[in-house]
Amino acid sequence: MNNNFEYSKILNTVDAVVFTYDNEELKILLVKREIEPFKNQWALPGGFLRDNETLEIAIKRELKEKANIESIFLEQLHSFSSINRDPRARVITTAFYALINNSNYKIKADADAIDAKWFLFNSNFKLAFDHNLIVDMAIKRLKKNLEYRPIGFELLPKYFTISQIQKLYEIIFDKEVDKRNFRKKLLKTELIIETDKFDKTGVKRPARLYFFNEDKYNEFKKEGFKFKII
Amino acid sequence: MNNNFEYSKILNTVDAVVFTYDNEELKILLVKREIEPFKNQWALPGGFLRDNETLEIAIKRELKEKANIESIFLEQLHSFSSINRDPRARVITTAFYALINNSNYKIKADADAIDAKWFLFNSNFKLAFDHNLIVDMAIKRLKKNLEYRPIGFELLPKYFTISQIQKLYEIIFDKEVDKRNFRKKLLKTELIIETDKFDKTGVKRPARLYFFNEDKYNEFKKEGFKFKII
DNA sequence: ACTATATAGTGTAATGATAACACTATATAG
DNA sequence: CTATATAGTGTTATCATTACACTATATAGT
Repeated sequence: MNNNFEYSKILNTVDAVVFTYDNEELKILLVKREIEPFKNQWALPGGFLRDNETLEIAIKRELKEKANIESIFLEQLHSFSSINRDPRARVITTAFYALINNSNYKIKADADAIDAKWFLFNSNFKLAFDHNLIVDMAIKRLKKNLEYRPIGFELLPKYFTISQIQKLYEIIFDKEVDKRNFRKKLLKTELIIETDKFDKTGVKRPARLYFFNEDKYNEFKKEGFKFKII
Repeated sequence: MNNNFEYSKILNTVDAVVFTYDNEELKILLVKREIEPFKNQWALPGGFLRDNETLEIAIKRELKEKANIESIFLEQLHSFSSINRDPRARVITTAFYALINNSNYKIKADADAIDAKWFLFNSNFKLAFDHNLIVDMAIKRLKKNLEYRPIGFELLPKYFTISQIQKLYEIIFDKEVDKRNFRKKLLKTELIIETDKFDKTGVKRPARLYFFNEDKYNEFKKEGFKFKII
């Protein structure tokens, strides 16, 4: 047992799998590493935990620094601790998964990241460290969560059409859904509220805009989400 | 950022919330601390991560050392990182939750733990560190998981009666379930296999013994558990 | 102005799942 | 041999899910 309360050889980092939905595509935020190891390779945004930070605060700071991202849906995913996952030292990373509702954040580079970009979630990117493993687990978790929790709204803009959210589910679950049944089910939950505005960006008949019913969401949170969205 | 690849002031531990089901009661394994801090208080079994161990290997070692527990159902729960959760130093713990199928393991004490005992899961124990927080999260996770995953069998002996498993669910979800409907639903999943043996320990009519259908379980794992047990 | 077109939006019937409900069967204890 | 506690069983009503095809409407092109 480690009884040395001064120092440890084990270092702690945080990393995040940040999803967004843009242009009818599910995307993941990656940053290009500017330093060794894995210099110039793409990796998840993240970095070392500081002495005075919780894991949650650290990942928020990293996302702010690396991608100018603030106030997003963020949950712990898993802590990865394989012995040799970092060639420099013994490093344990706690991975988060995050959802943001558009890709309009001004992604900026910092010391570590010379570049940050959105990648299609199912592209064959080969990432630094064990980050492919982390992404795989995040996608699994996202799917599992979306089935029973109405967190899909986190990925959508404030006002959205029913077609948009249906498309989002179809992409993530990789299956087509009946339009009438999806609408019925979604409207019955009362999780979305109708507006009298319409989305006129489409080329044909404009679709009605809705927004997310947070009160209803909080009710469901208490009851434990006894419904299935898809 | 921490660029010192020699040492960190942040230490890593692992802790486990081990559940079992015994005598129609859901119980949690706790150990009494033999050393400061929180000497003589009850705490979750766990300890420091060693340099050459993953988190998973460390918690298995700790459970073996502290409670002579091996080969159980074990999943990561969450990493807890509040700054002052350990008065000695900055310590991050990765908590696991575990299920074992009886309480007959010979619990033994080691250097850290002078005593280890099973406590009713809903008793008002006041634990060392932030371990009450960890237990609360584990119970929530257990409930959420039991709803959609047939992990309840991990808590039962190899051969069990349908009444036993029903009782288990009733205790964990704290609600009564219709006997006929529960049986129908459970048998339809084909997750249990009938034997021609009967449980004669009861005082009245013996109940048929069943065992868990692992093949079916593995099938479901692939498909993603599209059913609800309770 | 009219037409073509792409997408929005709507209802009903069949099927399957869940929930509600009460009695019989049987081994043991006395 | 009787009383008793627990095991074990089916049917109906309700609710949820699925399958399925047409009308509505704003825009673009003529």
